[in-house]
Amino acid sequence: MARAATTSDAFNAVAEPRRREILNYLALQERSVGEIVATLELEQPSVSKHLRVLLDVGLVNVRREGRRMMYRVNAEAIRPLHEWTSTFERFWQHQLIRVKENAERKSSAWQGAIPAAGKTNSD
Amino acid sequence: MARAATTSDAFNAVAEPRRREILNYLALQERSVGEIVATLELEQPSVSKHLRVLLDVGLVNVRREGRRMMYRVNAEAIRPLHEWTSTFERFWQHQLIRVKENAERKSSAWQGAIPAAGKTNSD
DNA sequence: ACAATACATGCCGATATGGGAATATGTCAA
DNA sequence: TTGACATATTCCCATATCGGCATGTATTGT
Repeated sequence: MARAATTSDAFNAVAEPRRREILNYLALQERSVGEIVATLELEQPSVSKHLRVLLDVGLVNVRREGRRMMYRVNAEAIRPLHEWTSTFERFWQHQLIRVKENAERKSSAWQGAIPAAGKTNSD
Repeated sequence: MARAATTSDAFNAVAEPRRREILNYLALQERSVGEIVATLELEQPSVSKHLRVLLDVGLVNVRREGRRMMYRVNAEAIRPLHEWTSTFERFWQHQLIRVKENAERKSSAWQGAIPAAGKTNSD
C-alpha cells in the first residue's frame, strides 16, 4: 500500500497547499471556478480536480448558476480537524501561562537577578 | 511533480492516520519506540519511519535514555494547524449560537431546566 | 441547430509514499 | 570483546498523487 487516498478524509484533503489556498479563498465568499482560476493563477483543470477532492470529502458544496458552478466552504467538515488539534491545545496553553507568570513575576517582584537562563524542558 | 513531500510541513505529516495515532498516544506522556510499537501494534521499522517524519517536521522531540529513544509531542508545531482551522470557526459558531438560542428559548419556560452541561470551548 | 462559454474528466509521466524484510547502528551488561 | 537489546536505515514494490494536455459535457445566446 502507498499513502492513504486523499479523498478519504479532510486531513488528507487539506494536506495539499493549493487546496488550502482554495479553501482560504472560498472562506471569504462563494465563488465560481473561473474566479478561483483567475485569482489563484492555477490551470482550470487543476482547480476542477482539487475542487472535486474537496467536494468528495465534504469540505465544499456546489450550486449551479447558469453555466457556472458556485463553490462554497462547508466548515462543518473542517471541524474534526479543529477538534483534533484542540486536544493538544493544553500544551501551548501551559507554555503561555508560564510565560505570562514569568513576565508578571519579573515586573512585579524585583528586577535584577538572571535566573541562570536554562532551557526548561517544559514540565 | 507528484504530491508534496510529507516531510515538508505539519499538514502533510498529520495526513497519515498512523502518525495521528502516534501523536495521540504521545500526547498522554513521553514514550519509547518500543512502547509505541507494543501499544499501536505496528511494526518497529514502520514506527521508526513515522517518527522520523514527525521529527523532521518538528512535531515531536527525542531524548536518548540508555538504549531507548524517548519521544514526546512538540505541540508548538501543531499550532499552525490549529490556527488555520480556527479561521473557519466562525462558520460553525454561527451554527452553535443558533442552537444555543433555540435551547434557551425552549428552556426559558422551565425553571429547573438542566443547562445542558456542554463542553465550553474555553475562550 | 450552432457556436461560444464554463467546467469536468481522461490519459500520461514523474515522483513520493508506506509496508515488509533485511540489515546497520548504537548502547548496555558480563 | 562479545552478545543481547533497542532503534534506525536501506531496498524493493504496488499504488496514489499532481500537473499538463486533450477532450467531453452542460448551458446560454442567436
